[in-house]
Amino acid sequence: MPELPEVETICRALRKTLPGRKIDRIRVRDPRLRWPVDETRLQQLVLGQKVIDIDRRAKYLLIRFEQESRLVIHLGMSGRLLLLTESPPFEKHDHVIFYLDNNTELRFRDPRRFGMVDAIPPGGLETYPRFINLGVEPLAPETRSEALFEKCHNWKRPIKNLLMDGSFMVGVGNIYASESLFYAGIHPKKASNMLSKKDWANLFLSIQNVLNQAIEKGGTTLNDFVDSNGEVGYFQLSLAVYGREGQKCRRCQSLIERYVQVGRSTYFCPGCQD
DNA sequence: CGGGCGGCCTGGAGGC
DNA sequence: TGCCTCCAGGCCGCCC
Repeated sequence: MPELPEVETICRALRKTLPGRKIDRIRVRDPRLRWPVDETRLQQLVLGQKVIDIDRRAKYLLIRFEQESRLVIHLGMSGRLLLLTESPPFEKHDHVIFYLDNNTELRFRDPRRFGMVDAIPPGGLETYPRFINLGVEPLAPETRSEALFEKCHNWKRPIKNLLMDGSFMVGVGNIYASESLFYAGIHPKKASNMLSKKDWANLFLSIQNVLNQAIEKGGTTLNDFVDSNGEVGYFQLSLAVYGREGQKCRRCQSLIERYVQVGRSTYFCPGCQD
């Protein structure tokens, strides 16, 4: 379940490997992802291109090429990227393969096919449909908690809904939403307009801390986040509330509770959050 | 028209 | 053991 920290860690791992490499061949074994893979578009915009750099926007990986076209990859919830020096037999869910000019390959594997692979033409980044409505980046230095407070101080939406709304803020999925709210001592159902400027400062700091700690952990858990099979994967984090229903809160010993909010499991500590 | 929610997809877990 | 149901998740798009 890659959230922002996993994607950021994968981005950093790819940044060490891919720049300078040229895409020699692209093979689409199964185009049926979240959106059908447009192979023609991939071949036109990516084939033969040399990688310059890797960026991240929300949970999208952006591989930028010399001619300013870009490869966009979203891992969905089960997507993985494999950097392979050999070419082991394909597995069932190896959907798209990028062969590089140094006899290595980048494989996109995604059992649940919630991910996506696409290409953006030069100059097309600002108008790319998936990016138009994206909210602020929680880890960008220009993002200020005061601005978040101003934007939603008269909204009645529950704060967890807001945190998970990608048009408000990107990268905070179900797990980190619960975790951040725990550390900020705020109940997931609390209406946004009930959060003071100080609450927002506290919450924003909690979000950043949770994300940054996960990124730090990602950098150390696996060797450069690429394991011996060449797999760029995910890591386990130490979770305070998520998945801990019925267990004791490590801070106040209350029992962690779970309920469904907007169709998603939500965990909180009744002693620490109100 | 903002926002809640269904559906996409598959594997793994749990029940019988 | 095998089958069936449920759940997980990000995100689009439907619809209230």
